[in-house]
Parts: sequence; C-alpha cells; structure tokens
Amino acid sequence: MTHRESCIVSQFSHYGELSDGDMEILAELEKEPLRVSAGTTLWKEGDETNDLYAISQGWAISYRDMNDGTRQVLDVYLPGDVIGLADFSFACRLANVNMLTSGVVCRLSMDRLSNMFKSSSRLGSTLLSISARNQTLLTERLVNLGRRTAREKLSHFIFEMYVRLKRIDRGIGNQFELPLSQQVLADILGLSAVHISRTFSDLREEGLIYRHRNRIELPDPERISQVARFSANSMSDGMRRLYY
Amino acid sequence: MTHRESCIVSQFSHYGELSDGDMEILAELEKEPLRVSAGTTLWKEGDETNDLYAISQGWAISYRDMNDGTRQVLDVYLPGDVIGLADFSFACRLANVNMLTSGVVCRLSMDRLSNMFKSSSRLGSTLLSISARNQTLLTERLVNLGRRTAREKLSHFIFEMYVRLKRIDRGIGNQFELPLSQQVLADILGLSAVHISRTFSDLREEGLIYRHRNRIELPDPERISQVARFSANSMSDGMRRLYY
DNA sequence: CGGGCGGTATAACCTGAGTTATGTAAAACC
DNA sequence: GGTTTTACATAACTCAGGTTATACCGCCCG
Repeated sequence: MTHRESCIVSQFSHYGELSDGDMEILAELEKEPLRVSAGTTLWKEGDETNDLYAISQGWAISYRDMNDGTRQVLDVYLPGDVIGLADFSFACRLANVNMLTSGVVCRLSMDRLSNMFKSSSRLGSTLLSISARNQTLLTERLVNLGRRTAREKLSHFIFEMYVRLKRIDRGIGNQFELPLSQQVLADILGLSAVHISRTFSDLREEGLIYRHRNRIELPDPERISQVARFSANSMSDGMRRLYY
Repeated sequence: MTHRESCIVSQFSHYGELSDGDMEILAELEKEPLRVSAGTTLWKEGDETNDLYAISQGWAISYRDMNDGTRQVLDVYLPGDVIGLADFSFACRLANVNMLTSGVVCRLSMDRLSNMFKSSSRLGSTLLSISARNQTLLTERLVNLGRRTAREKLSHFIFEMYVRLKRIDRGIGNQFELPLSQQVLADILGLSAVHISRTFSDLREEGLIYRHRNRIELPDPERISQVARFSANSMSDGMRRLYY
C-alpha cells in the first residue's frame, strides 16, 4: 500500500500540506487494513482506550445507551473519518462504536500516536485541527437538537450527510446511499422512529426528499438547505470550510 | 506573575505533569492579564481567528444567533477554561463569545501557539487532551438535549456546573453563585424562559434546588444527580475523570 | 420619591412530538 | 414456498413544553 492510497494520509491532507516525512510516519502508524462486517462492535463504553481507528470504507456510529432503554447517537462516521479522538485523554471509552455496514478500518495505537507528537509538530497540530473540526460538527448538531423542529432536524441532517459525502466523493449527484434505518435516524435526532416516518412522508409530499430503502434523492438540494436552515448557506467562509 | 499563579499553567496541569521548560513556555505565551467588564464581547461570529483566551476570573458563554431571533448557547466557560480551541482550524470564528460577568482573561496568540507545538510535544498533546475533553462535555450536552425532559435537562445542567465549580474550588459547599439569568439557561437548554421558571418552581417545591437571585443551593446533591441521570454516577472511571 | 426596566412568576391556551396500536411489504430464513 | 422477521406507514390519543399575557418585585436613575 503506497502513501497515496492510505486513508489516514488522505484525511490528514485535508488540513494542509504534509511533508514526505510526515506521510512516512502516518503510513507507518497504520497497520494493515482490517475488514469488518456490518454490526461489528469496534469498542464498548468502558473498554480500555488504547487505539484510534481511521475508517477507510463503510459507515459507523458512536452512541450511548441511556438507562431507560433509549439511546443517543453521538456521531456518524464516514470513510476518511478518525474514530476515537474524543477518548484521547481518558483511560476508557465513553461511548460504544458500531459498524453500520461492512467496511475496512485502520488501527492506530495510542503509543505510536504519542510518538507521532514527538516526531512531527505538523502532525500534532493537524490532529488538533481534526479534533476542532469534530467539535464544530458536534456544535452544529447541538444547535440542531436545541432549537429546531423535527422537519428542520431531519432535513438538516440529511443535507449534512449529502454535503459530507460530496466532500469525499465530488462525483455524487443528487442521489446517494444512506445506510441508516429510521430508528437510527431517530436516535441521532432525539425523535421517535414513528415521527421520523411521518416527517419523511411530509417531506416526500412536498417533493423535498425522496427515500426508497436506503437510497436518498434530493431533487432540489438548494431548497432543502433553506428548509433546514443550514448554516453554511447564510454564513461565513469559516463555516463553509467545515464541509468543503 | 510566577508560574504558580498562571491560569494557563494550572489548567494544563490538570492533564499531567509539566516540565519546568513547558511551564516556562506557557508563562511566556501568556501576555499580561486583561481586565474585562460584564457584557464585553471577546469576539463575534465571522471575526478573524488569531488568538485564544484563557479565562482567569469570571464567566463567559459562546453562542450562535439563529435567523429566527432565538439563540443557542454552545458553551459556558468558567475560570481556568480555554476559549476558542474549536476555531483552531478555521480562518474565522464560528460563534460569538461574551463575558457574563466582569473578569480577567489571558490572550494567547495563534502564532505563538503553533510555535508551542514545535517546542514541546508534551504541550501539544495536552492541548489535544483539552480539546478532547471539550468534545466530551459537548457530547454530554448533546445527550441532554436529545433525550431528556426539561426537569432532567435543568437539574443536569445545574449539577454539571456544581461539579465543574467544585473541580476548580474544592472548598465550595452545597451553595454557589450561578450568574445566569433564566433566559440564558433557556438558551443553553433549548427551552423557553417561561418553562425554566416553571421547572425551577417544581424543583423548589420538591426541595431539590433552591435559587434566589443568582445563588443556587443544593440541599441534597446526591439526589439531584439521580434526578438528572448524571452519567458520572452510574458510569465508568473515564466519565469521572471528565469532572474530577 | 416616582417612574421605567430587567428579571421573575403564574395562568390559560395551543401545538408538536411521543406513545400505542394495527396494517403492510419486503427480506431472510428453512 | 411458506413462515418469520424487520422495516416502514398511518391513525388516534396524550402530554410536555411553547406562546401570550399579565402581574410582581427590586433596582437604578433622575
């Protein structure tokens, strides 16, 4: 596997130029890719924290089980994303992480990660950038949960996915695969699965979002971003850089 | 000002031992403290990102104004907290930051921050730890917004503040100053100010939380953490380390 | 000393989303 | 090919929390 193909390298490159030395270090950190099937648990809440994963193919989610039987999904991971940075300073995991689809992940041990800081300040600050970006995505999600209606929440989330997918694959048109059941969407958005269904029905009738099985079609992306009050529209270049 | 008194040094020390050299660097980064009055805007959404602040005395919040006139508070900052890490990888600010009370802050320029990465890998990884911790606090807030009732949201937040204050001042008993109006609390929790008032009334009648002006009294902290379904109770050591 | 003002309380009414229940259709299993 | 399972749709009913309105209290300021 050459540097060019490495999922970690390509993720890191989003945040600025890397030297050949940096790429070397990254490629070395990355053990051989690991094939995982749908439903695989990468780790559970309470497990010891001793690695990160970079996800090369497939989708994953992190979530917390509530003591009343419900759960809250904290994050959705797409190809290219780094999983587990949030646990960096803790001895054990604070959330579960499951694969939603089959896929390929790369393990990155904590030991070697801290060596990385010693070898290259550039890589260290890139890691901080990635962490800062995660935080900003979370913040967006926070606004979404706090101050929006179900209609806005759902269309905002769908649109976020659309934009994030486009970021890693410029080629997608206004259709894409979204391997999330209505129950998972409910657990992401803090709604009930029933209400997700209702809301999809409404959005379909208005011609905003079509969904068949896991396939999503957005006939008019621009209009959805308005319905969703998507920030990057109305906002600063800073916000734009979050997604593009 | 010696190292011992520096607000940045004490914040960083929470995450592990620092060498004398590290402390030297931190102390140097920190220009003279800046006195700010209540209501001061540290920065606005869209401003250029060229520094961080460490807050040495007083309270601050970051928030985003929604286009429908409401706003969502993203974060509450107490003495010892670092403000602005979330913008690290962006050219401009993604949120407003205001002082809620008068206070003292220390400016830390971005230029010197990146030099810091070069000088000490220890400091770099500490910064990542701080960012990871912020992310985890956000995640808690996300769960709070997504899957809890107003009663739980409010008592959870009050209890979080209690625990965070205790972390920086072991001395506080079960009373403390909380300089947040009911409107601000509403903007934090995604509720209406009216409903915050109602909920406080309920909690008062049950003898869980007393509030007079900005003074909060928790007659039985343990019981509140149960009502609030506070995670660090039922959970892992990892979670505990978030607050203690 | 009186008037304005920001913060808070309480009540009446309304609505968005949860809950429960039932039906259906497509996958998956044997 | 039939049965079981899983995902989704739709309806009826409930309730938490929003909205609007009005009143109170302490405070600053002239």
